[in-house]
This record gives sequence, C-alpha cells and structure tokens, in this order.
Amino acid sequence: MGRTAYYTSEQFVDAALKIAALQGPAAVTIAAVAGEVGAPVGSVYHRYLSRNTLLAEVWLRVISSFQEAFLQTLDNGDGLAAALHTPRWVRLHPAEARLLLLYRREELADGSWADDLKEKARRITRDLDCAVRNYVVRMSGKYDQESADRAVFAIIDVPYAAVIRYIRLGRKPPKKVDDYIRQTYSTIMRKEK
Amino acid sequence: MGRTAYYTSEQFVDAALKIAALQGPAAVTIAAVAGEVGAPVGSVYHRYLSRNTLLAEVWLRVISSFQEAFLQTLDNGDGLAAALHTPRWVRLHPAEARLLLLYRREELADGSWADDLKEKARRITRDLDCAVRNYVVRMSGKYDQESADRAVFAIIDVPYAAVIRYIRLGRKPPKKVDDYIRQTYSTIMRKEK
DNA sequence: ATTTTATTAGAATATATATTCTAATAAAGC
DNA sequence: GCTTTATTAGAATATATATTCTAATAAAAT
Repeated sequence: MGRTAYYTSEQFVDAALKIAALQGPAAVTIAAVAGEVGAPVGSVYHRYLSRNTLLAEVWLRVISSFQEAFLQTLDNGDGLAAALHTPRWVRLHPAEARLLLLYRREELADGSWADDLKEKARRITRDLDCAVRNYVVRMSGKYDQESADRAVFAIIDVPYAAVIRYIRLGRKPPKKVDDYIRQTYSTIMRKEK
Repeated sequence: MGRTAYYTSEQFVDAALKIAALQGPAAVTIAAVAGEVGAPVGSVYHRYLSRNTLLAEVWLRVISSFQEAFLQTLDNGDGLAAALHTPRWVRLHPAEARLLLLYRREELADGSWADDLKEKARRITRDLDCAVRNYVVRMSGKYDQESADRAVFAIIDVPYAAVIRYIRLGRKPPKKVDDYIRQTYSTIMRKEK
C-alpha cells in the first residue's frame, strides 16, 4: 500500500559511488546525489537517515566486493593468488578501486555509524583477520605474530603499494606490477620455512 | 613602525600541523588554530590569505622535511639507504609522518594554490623525479622506464607500504619493517642487471 | 469510490565555519 | 609627545550544505 517508488536505495548508492569515485568524497552532497538520480533531496532522506549512512553503505558495498573474492582465494590456501587479486580487482573495477584505495574510510563516512553498519564493518575486519590467521596456520603448522606480519606485508601491503601509483594517475595497473608482487611474495614468504 | 607582533606565522603553522596530525585535516578550522595559539582569528588572516594557504604551507613544510634527507641519500647513490629513510624518518617525526602519509594532499589543501606555493610544490615533484632519474642512470648506465619503475617501487612504494599500517595504528614501525624493505629491495633491484 | 500511506516534491531551516570588517593598541621614528 | 601603521581583537557577514518540514501524489486495500 502507499505510492509505488520511483527511486530505489540502490540508485542513490550507485550515484554516490559514482560521484565519490569521480570527484572525491567531498563532492558527494545530498543535492548532487539527488541530482544525479533526478530525484528530490527528500527522497534521499526517505531512504537514508543521513549522508553519513549513505556513504557508509557505499563503503561497505565496495569493500565487500573486494574482499569476497580475496578471502575465497586465500581460503583456498593460495597466498600468491590472493596477493595478485588486488591488481586484478583494480583492473576490473576502476571506480570502486579509486574509492577504496584512494580515500580513507573516515574521509568517506566519519565515526558516527549506526549499530548495524558498525557490525557489518566489524565483521569485515574480523573475516580478514581470521582468513590471514588460517592461512598462516596452514602454511607453517602453527601461528605466530612474525609469520602473520610477513604474510600481511606480502599479500596485502605490497600489492596495495604496487597499485596505488596507477590509481592516482587514473590508469590501470600494467602487467609488470604482477611481476613485482610475485617476486616480493616469494622473497618474503621464503623466509617462512 | 607599527605595533610589534605577539604571534608569528610559524606559530600558526605549528598549531595547524599539530591539530591536523592529531585530529585530521577537517579539525583544522581557523578558530581551532587561533585557539591553539591563543590568538584572535584576525591574526591568522593577518598572516595567511586563507585556510587553504596556511595548510599548503603546512604540507610544504612537512614534505620538504621528508624529502631533504631522502634526496641527499639517493644522490649519494645508495638506493637501499634511501629506501630505509622512510621508516627512519617516520620514527623520528611521528606527527609529521601521520600528516604526510595518512592524508592526501588534496584533503589537506585543495586545488586553489597561489602561484608561489604551486611553484614550490612543482619543484618538490621535479626534484624527486630528477633524483630518481639520476639514480637509475648511475645504476644501469642508461635510462629506461622499466628500470625507473622498478626503482620507484623498491625505494618509494614498498617502504610506504611497510610503514603505513603502523602509522594507522599510531605506533612506530618496528625494526622488522626494515628487514622487509631490505629483502624486497634486493629482490627487485637484482633484476636490474 | 474511498481510504490509507509510502513516496515524491522541494521549500524552509539550522549549523558550521571561512572570511571580512571596524575599532582599539602599542611600539617605533620623528 | 605626536604620528604612523603593523598588529591585535573579536564581532559581523557570507556561504555552503545537511537536515527538517509541510504538502501533494498515486497506488493498493477495502
């Protein structure tokens, strides 16, 4: 019952994502989002409690998109493949990659998150920690901080470093970044044994 | 002639740097800067044309501090020492490091820079490019893009990656990040020859 | 057909903060 | 001592944008 909707929540998230990726988080005003969709600002607030909530939703969607395939690969026990997931995902999703890797989460959506969003964010962090832990245990038979730190460096930090320069330039990372990541991975993870 | 000054330009830059490093760029309001110094807002504007100009000055000071020692080391021809400059500088200057590595330049001070500041920024970029170029030529006898990209990855991008995690946690990077950087450096730069 | 209500519609409001403006001060030079 | 002017002082203004509010709509349920 009630009037049928012209605009969906998803449209507003799409619009916010597009604006944020193209022009940065500061350009994501409610008026801009509404304008992009062709809706009145009231309709944005009808779907979302606040700008912050909308942007939190954007961030959660993007990081989930990244993390899903990443965790799957890592859970298969293939650390190198997981490391190479970053450049692959960045090439496949250039707009999302800009958003996720160029800006801090706090620049997109600040501290005041609703409880359900906070919980989703916590789960994302937890899932990542957990996957890394499992991977390390599977690798070396036991868990220690030193091995975990090496793995995080080789599988997360280095791929990020290899890719961020090209994101800043607005280009897709060339094939050679995969080589850098591979070489670094085998050097760093070799010390493991 | 004229009344003698109670407050110096430097005090305002110091205050802005402190607030930005501690609470992020958004917390650097003119009122906050003035309050930190104990001055009226008018005195801030007496020294600086705008908030943006003040923050540009902050950014230039911090990046110059980083880059001076970095370039000196690289000009000596020691790439590994240059790569290790990043963790060392971060340990010595935690507040400056937060500011420089945690936030994008555009988040601190947006596009509308005065000509003299723009020129200073351009010089910083140019000096870095130039030093990398010289280093590559000295290494391999000639210059090619591939060698330059490898050097940038090993000397700039990887040290950044190794250190940023600890900056986010508000901790000093432990000694082992130096090991990661060393190992990566020798792997990546070995392919050079 | 009437009622109900989710939704559209966009004008009005609230708020934060950069910037401007006017006046008062105080040191230096004469 | 008087004049000049760089500087302090902080109140007033401008602006951008998030948020709220009131009214109009339209589809579904009865």
